Amino acid sequence: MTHTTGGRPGRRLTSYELATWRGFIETAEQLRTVLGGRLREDSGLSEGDYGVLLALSEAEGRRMRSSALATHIGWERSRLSHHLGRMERRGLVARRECAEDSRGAEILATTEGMSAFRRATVPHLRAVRELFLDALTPAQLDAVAEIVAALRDRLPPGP
Amino acid sequence: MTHTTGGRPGRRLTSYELATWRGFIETAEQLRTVLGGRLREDSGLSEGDYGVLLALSEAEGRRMRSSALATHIGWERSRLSHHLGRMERRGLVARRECAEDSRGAEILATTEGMSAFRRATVPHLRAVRELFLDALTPAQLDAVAEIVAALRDRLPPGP
DNA sequence: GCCATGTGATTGACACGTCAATCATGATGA
DNA sequence: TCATCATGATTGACGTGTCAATCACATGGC
Repeated sequence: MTHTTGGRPGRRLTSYELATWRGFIETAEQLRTVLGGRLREDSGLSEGDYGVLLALSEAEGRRMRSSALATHIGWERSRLSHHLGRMERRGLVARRECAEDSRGAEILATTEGMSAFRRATVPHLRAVRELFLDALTPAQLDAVAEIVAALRDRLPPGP
Repeated sequence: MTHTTGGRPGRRLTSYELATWRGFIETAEQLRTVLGGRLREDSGLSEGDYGVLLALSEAEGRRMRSSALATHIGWERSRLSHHLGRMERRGLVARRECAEDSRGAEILATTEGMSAFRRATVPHLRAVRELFLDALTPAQLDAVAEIVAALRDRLPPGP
């Protein structure tokens, strides 16, 4: 069942290797797109919105320092800042000055933001089950976990 | 080694399932980002540019109908149109009117475009080997191929 | 106290992607 | 022929993401 001819470090890629790579990256991208579309239909939230609101919903008092939020969801700060601007315009989050450090900002989810998040979460998790978990056998799911761990080891540390 | 408790259709996601899902989607995203950054450094091309030039480089006479190109690389037409506009401005491709159908456009890679593509290709494939293929055992690579096939079966057909 | 330096966060410019609308041309049928 | 509809492609508006620059405030050394 193994199509590779063993380790081939530094060699030209076989078409099998190339196709597997492309398949991996394209399938992940398509999954993101489809899930994102459903999320949008169900709740009007984007994947980014969902991630931000998820983090805030799990935080003490539904509020978090902007930098902590960025670290928590693994985003660059400028990305978060732009995104929060858009979410604020839509009334999903609010910014407050930070008491301890006047440079800082506290982000908090609005009632409307939490409501949209709750509306999103069940269908979103259902879609993850349907398109990802249900497509895989338990052994394949374990394989995904292993593979992800192996790939992460080679990846340079995040921002 | 199996962490799931067997098929759990319709149930709430376990934290293992959720973490595996998140790991999958985030790792793929990070791989794209890192590969994209290297590509940019090595050649000044984005991943999109690379895909377009790859398709053109393999086409008869380095030219292709816009719609054929879109289908070939799996992009929506408007996306391709915008992207070609940016590439044309940078001198990487050129648009010509199509002889057989005056509605159509022929896209062709310029000398400069092909030169950038050649500059990009070796380091790009090397990076794919380094960050993806070399990180996985042959059995894991086969597992990726299987998993990708299983996921694709559940995915709605493309644009 | 004051300045240099670091840190939290925002901004502007620009590339990328999607959606809906548009436009021109080809094909079809009364 | 001409009205209609389909098709190839582009456009505009807008959300998203990155990079480099900026701004305000904190902090530590003198």
